[in-house]
Amino acid sequence: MPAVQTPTLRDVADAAGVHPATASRALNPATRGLVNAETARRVMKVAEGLGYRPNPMARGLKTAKSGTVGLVIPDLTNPLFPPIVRGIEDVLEPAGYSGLIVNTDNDPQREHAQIELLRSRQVEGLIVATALLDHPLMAKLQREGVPMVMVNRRPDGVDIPSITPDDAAGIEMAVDHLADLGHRRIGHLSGPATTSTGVARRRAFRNAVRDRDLDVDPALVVTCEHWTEEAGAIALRHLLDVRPDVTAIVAGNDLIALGCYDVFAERGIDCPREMSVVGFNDMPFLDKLAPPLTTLAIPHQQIGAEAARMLLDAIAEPDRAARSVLLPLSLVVRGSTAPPVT
Amino acid sequence: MPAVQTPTLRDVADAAGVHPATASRALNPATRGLVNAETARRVMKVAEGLGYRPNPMARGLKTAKSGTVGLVIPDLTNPLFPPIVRGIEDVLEPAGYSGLIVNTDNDPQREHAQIELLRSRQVEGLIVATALLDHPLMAKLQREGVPMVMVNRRPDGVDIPSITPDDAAGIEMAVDHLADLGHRRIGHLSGPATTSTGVARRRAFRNAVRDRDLDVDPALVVTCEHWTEEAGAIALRHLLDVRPDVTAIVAGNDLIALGCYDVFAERGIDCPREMSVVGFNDMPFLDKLAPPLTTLAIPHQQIGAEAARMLLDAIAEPDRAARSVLLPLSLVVRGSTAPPVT
DNA sequence: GGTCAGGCTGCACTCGATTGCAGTGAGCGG
DNA sequence: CCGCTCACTGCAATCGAGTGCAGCCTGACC
Repeated sequence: MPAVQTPTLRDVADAAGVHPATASRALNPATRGLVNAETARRVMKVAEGLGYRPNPMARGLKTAKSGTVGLVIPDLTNPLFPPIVRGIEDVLEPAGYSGLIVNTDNDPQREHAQIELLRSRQVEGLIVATALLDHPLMAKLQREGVPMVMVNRRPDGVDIPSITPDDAAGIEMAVDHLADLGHRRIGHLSGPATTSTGVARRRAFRNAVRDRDLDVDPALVVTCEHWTEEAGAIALRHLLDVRPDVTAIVAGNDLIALGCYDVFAERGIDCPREMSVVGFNDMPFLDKLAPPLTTLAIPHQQIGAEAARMLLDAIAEPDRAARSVLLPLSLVVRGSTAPPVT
Repeated sequence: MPAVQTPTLRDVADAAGVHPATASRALNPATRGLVNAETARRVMKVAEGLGYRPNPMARGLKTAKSGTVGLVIPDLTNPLFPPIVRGIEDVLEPAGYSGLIVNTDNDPQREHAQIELLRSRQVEGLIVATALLDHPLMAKLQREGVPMVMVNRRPDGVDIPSITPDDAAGIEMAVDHLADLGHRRIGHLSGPATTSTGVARRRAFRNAVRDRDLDVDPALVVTCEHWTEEAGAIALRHLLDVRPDVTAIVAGNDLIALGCYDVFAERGIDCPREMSVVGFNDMPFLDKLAPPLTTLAIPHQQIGAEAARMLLDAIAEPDRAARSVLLPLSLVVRGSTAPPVT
């Protein structure tokens, strides 16, 4: 408990010799026009002098607005999310909002509980970065009119605005790059079939190899159980067993690509001489790997910022149509890709 | 705005046929003894049935408790912090608290503003991970009775509880490891002199080399301007200019060590054959570097969890004496350290 | 049967800010 | 000189929950 009681609106009013109601109006830019300009100035000066800060709870109680939004992410520890969160906060803060972060660990049970927790904290909207493909909870929240924006993953069917990287374009860039280097037998280690990104990237890969007349053997596409190094390693081992002649890999994301590195070490495969790899996400410090990983850079901070802006819009005008945005990404060519040995 | 108005205490009371006051008492475990057990049960059942959630704002308004604590960190994007935050949240959540994260970017101005923002949001306490050595603001908050815990950095002079890794012990482990390998001329690229960690680690390094009768030339210790790769690279270039005979480096943290890798590449130095490096922090994916970085692993999540526990204690009993905790860390030996060429 | 104690419950006010409505006074036109 | 308008300000209720106090009712005891 602070030694000095923080001043209340009543204190300001008393000190300025006006009624609390007048002080309230003077301090709120929206209602300031209702009070005499001179009075308003005086009140504001007094408030400044006393270091007055409106109590957000009292205000929220009356206005039914909390000035907070919920950020639902699988796990903050995943290096993917901090930049997104940062981008979100950077937009939220100047708007007078704060973000409440919860981690779901991709557990639907936990996700449900966490979202309940956020709602009980009266968040005004949700930015959701978890996204299993099938998502009845999202649909329900949507129906209840909770403003929502999804980032990074795109829900199927449900009409929720989302900000996602343009996965298809990214995969095309990766395939183009490898094809240009001369690769013909390119494998894809796709993300879990339960995630929208996993599915979207796999589809994009299939289209890309078809369009470029490369090897379209379905065996070249292996689905990982999870977005992890371990799952990536397992998938690659499987792929190598079936198609040992593959010369390049498009990994579903960077972690899966890292799993490939483990298999390379394990089997004595020389990357990039014998095998090229492209990752997806451009996690930090990939340039320090051996070899530095070629990958697709996603503008994470921009994604977060854009999502926050959209959510604020949705909160302000709940009835506006849902709009979704695809953000362009860029291929960062490093040392893990090279022409195939001929 | 949810289509279905969330039920209020009054709704529960009406549905249960009691006065709101009674309902309030029945729902609050602390006052439940005041109401008839049967009535209490009925009220609770009705509340459950309606899906009643107390409005935290109304409650907070009355009780002057927000159920939130502020997390002040320099930059969430720094891989050091997400695990700490995660550890904090994991403790806070079951206790019914939530964390409000702000990023200061190590800018005192911004830090001040952000802390003001947190206070205006009525946080009940602060977990502070920024820490320039000289910190009048902390002292002021301390005097005002704001419950506070510092993580990772330790304030000088001010009597604030803190949770920090045992930097001195860590540095000793690093120096021991290098000395055991046979190194005699070990350099230290220390963190900024304005940070408590920078200073503590440098002091520990000086003591360690002295105690082990290694080369104590002050020129072997170079201070970096920032905790960054660039600053690390600059410092190493400087060190190599002055003492080209150095065979091992203890870096102030992993980023500084990464800066060393850049210089190695630039000057064609073979690590670890010609030069060993030890980092500090064990950031993610260091094992994927070339060579994998030997470093000191800090139990970040534990630090966060411990800090959160301490803060909750401090909130519950504001008058308890400040207590500080040093957490042990462990040396992770990887490929960046080897015996010197003789 | 009367009295008193004690267990429950309800009343009413409070937290701090917002806001519809009423009232005051000045200024102006008729 | 009267009345009306308009700008401004004050009053009081409100948001939802918590809590001191008073009162009721029941049961026990004399």
